Amino acid sequence: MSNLTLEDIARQAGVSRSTVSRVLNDHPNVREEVRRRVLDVIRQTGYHPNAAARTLASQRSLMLGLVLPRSVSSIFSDPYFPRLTQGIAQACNHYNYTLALFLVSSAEDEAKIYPRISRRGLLDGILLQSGQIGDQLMDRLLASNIPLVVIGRPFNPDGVSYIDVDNVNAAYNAVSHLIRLGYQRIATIAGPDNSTVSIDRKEGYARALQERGRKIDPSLIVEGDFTEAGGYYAMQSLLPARPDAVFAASDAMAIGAMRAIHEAGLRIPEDIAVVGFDDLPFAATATPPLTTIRQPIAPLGFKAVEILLDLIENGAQPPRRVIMDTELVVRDSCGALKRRSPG
Amino acid sequence: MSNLTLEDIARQAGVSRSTVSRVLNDHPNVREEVRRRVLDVIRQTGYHPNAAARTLASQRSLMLGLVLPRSVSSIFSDPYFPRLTQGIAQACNHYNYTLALFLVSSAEDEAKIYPRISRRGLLDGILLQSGQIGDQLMDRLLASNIPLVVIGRPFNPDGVSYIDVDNVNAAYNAVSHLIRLGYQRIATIAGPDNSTVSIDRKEGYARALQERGRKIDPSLIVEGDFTEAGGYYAMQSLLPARPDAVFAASDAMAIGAMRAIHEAGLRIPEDIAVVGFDDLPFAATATPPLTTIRQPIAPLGFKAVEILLDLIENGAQPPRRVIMDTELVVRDSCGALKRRSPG
DNA sequence: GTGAAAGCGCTAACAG
DNA sequence: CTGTTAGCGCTTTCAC
Repeated sequence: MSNLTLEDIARQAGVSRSTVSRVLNDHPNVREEVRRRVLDVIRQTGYHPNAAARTLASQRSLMLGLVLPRSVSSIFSDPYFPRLTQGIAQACNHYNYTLALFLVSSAEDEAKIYPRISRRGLLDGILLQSGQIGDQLMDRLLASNIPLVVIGRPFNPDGVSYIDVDNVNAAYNAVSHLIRLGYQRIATIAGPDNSTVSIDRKEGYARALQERGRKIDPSLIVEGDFTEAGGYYAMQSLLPARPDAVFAASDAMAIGAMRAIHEAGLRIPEDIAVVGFDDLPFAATATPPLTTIRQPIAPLGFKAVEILLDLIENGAQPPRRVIMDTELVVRDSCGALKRRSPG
Repeated sequence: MSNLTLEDIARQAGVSRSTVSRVLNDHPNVREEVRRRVLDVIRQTGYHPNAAARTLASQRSLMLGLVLPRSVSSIFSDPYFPRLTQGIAQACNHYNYTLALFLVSSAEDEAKIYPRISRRGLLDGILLQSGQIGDQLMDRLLASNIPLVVIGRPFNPDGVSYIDVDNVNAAYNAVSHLIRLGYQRIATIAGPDNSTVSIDRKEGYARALQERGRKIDPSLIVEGDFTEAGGYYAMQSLLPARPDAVFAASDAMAIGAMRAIHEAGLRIPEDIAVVGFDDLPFAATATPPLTTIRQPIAPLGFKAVEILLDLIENGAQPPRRVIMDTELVVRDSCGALKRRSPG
């Protein structure tokens, strides 16, 4: 591998450093013949410019940071994180940025990470997966003035640019679908109350019921932790209330709920209909196949990068907000394919 | 956020740049009182050294790259990637390195990525997920002399440092377990033949049979693509050969196989026993719970980083090799908990 | 134990 | 269109 510098290339091509730099950065004002000569030398020598030197001189690192806090890195069992990362990585490739990944999996990490990511000369901007209430890191990052895009609605969104899925509407649509199918006692297995995702999905549930003049029955609302096991126990505690349908705030919980329903000797959807949220791969092959909400996770990651680049180029004011639509995927577990009823 | 430089800190602390630098880098030869004074100024001002300048001057970026090629990034449906990444990220945090992530999801990406990662001044070393036959990127990286650790046994391991799970032994143990349980017609759903993982697992299967004096029956060997659907179709094509047990080279394929078995009206494990590979979260809650091989994926990622750091510190020769052990997790699908038979 | 000075390799005015 | 000249902010000899 070469340890060549701009200087070497310049000498070999018989031009000055500046000219080589111009060629490298696609600046105009270089005679075509000279440009070609320089490119030839670069190709022959296998020269690559030094990233650190470039960053230092230009004050741009062409690097973005993705910060995933503990709450997320523990949800490794669901493909949300990989999908999101994939979308983000694709966008980085597309726009010629490098992606730095920060997984905050312990309190110790958290202390170490802030100084690292706030170091100047390392990152041009940061993507932060949030949605947790009382996110200290977000506040510090915001205060540090580094371009920041939060993924997931922050609890306090003042002045922060963020992107999120329309969770309220998604849940609203799922529950409305169940109402249209004629279910009378529609329960929900919500997520933990300390995340905006859970709050929003629960609100969509409530809104759908209220708009149809239904009362919210607290005995039909139970909290899970987004896991299969959580859904299983939540469903068990829900059974005495005799729901005829249940909207789970995640597919994992929906699958757990289905397990509990089957174990209780009940049928899906005849006795209890189930709707999930996420459209994980196994939703389609569950027994019965799960009706659920599909989120555009990778596109969301891609878009997050585009917002961040916009912030970097054009300043952080005003804050940008993007809310992405979801899609209801109807399969067997909601009973739509078996029964009909008045809308 | 501060735009302070070393110079500023030096002035405020009444010392020279060099001294501040020494404090920052924990060098000896600084009077305790001075050190404290400097640290105070740093704390009060919220100063963070500029990463690019540091890298340029010291020729170390304290950054590692993780490259995941297409073949892997498409396997996003299984938690291998997140777990591996988690282990790697933890090690990076632990050793105060930053992790750069490169997802190569298209041929276009591949072309763009090599110049980027081989740029000097960006990465101190690279982790490459491989195991694909004919990995061009690996050869180029190897030739570029940048410290490199390959994750997964490379097809041609000459001169390359790598870390892998002991796939041969793992498969050997799984199949030996089935043999001990008395099964006579043990089939396997192997992975695609272009990866060393598949080759190794298939070899473990064959070795276990041969050591017990059994013949390898080609009609009991079928190839899948590591996905649920692949396992489903593979199992269907296996049924006419009337196996009484099947070893699937991944849990996803095992689940697909179970679906095919159930659809054929057969029972697990009474009619056909099933053993998987991976111990994914859903293995434990499958019906019946899946006997499988658990791999230490996060620890493997962690260890990979340690090897890479060793390479960076002490040179790449001789190549380091680490093979990690796996564990057979016995559940219901193999029948061990129901039937007994002579070992 | 501390400071002065020389770079690390590049970009970006500014001349010409 | 091209070359000259300053830095970017830090580390690291080398003196003292």
